[in-house]
Amino acid sequence: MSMSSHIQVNKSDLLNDASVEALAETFKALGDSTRVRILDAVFRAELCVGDIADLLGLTESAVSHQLRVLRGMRLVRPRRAGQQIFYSLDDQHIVKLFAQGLEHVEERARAGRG
Amino acid sequence: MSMSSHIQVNKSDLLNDASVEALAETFKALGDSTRVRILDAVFRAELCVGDIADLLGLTESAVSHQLRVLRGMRLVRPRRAGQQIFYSLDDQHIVKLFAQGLEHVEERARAGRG
DNA sequence: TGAATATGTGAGCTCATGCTCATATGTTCA
DNA sequence: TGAACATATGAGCATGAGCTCACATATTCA
Repeated sequence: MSMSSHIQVNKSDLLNDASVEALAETFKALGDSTRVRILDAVFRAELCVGDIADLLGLTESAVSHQLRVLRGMRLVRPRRAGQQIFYSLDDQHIVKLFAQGLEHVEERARAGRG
Repeated sequence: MSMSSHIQVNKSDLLNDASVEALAETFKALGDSTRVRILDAVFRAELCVGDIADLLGLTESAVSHQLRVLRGMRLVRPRRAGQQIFYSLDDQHIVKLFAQGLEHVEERARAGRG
């Protein structure tokens, strides 16, 4: 048990619980390599479930399950066209999130070498 | 099994495996409410383990375990000062990631109501 | 309408993850 | 050095998450 206490931050300064949860949920949705691949794919072009599955070498069921997660977090948006449903990124924030994430990854790689 | 194939994206266009994994790992580290809270706290001020635990109402062990994850992803940086170890955000990308994440969350909340 | 196609979903299995508890490591100071 | 304090770590447990498989739903078109 620590007895230190240099507390210069008050609990009321912190993010509220709802924002913390929402933020964590969003990042959690992005925190899986299959979902990252799907998002990367639909960023390049609007794609239907079967095409995503083919492109990434996954079953359509697996893709559908993951798209459900991504839809739930409004990271992708579906558009029905006949029997098929085409998916695209829901908004541009995701692109920026990805870009920021990649910047961190590259920064990390540099620091790792340096 | 889908027979569609409107494939307008080639596998070689996609992010390479290493980047996908690194990106997913980074987001995964951000995808937990405890770690979000810790990052939010050390963003406000450089804090030692005991203070983080007090501030967030967690055991020091739990905090230490999570800091290990965050250190591993270079999201926080330790600085020893006597018996204590103070943590701060490792770089500014994390701040931007958080900001982008919050923007998405707010966008999502708006869309949810609208 | 009914067969064919495309996607969605639930159950169940396996593996990952976050916590607690006990203990180890590291640092200060008498 | 050794006691006290601060942090780290490993084992073990309970829960969560992603996949497969079977099946349900939805759309087209002959």
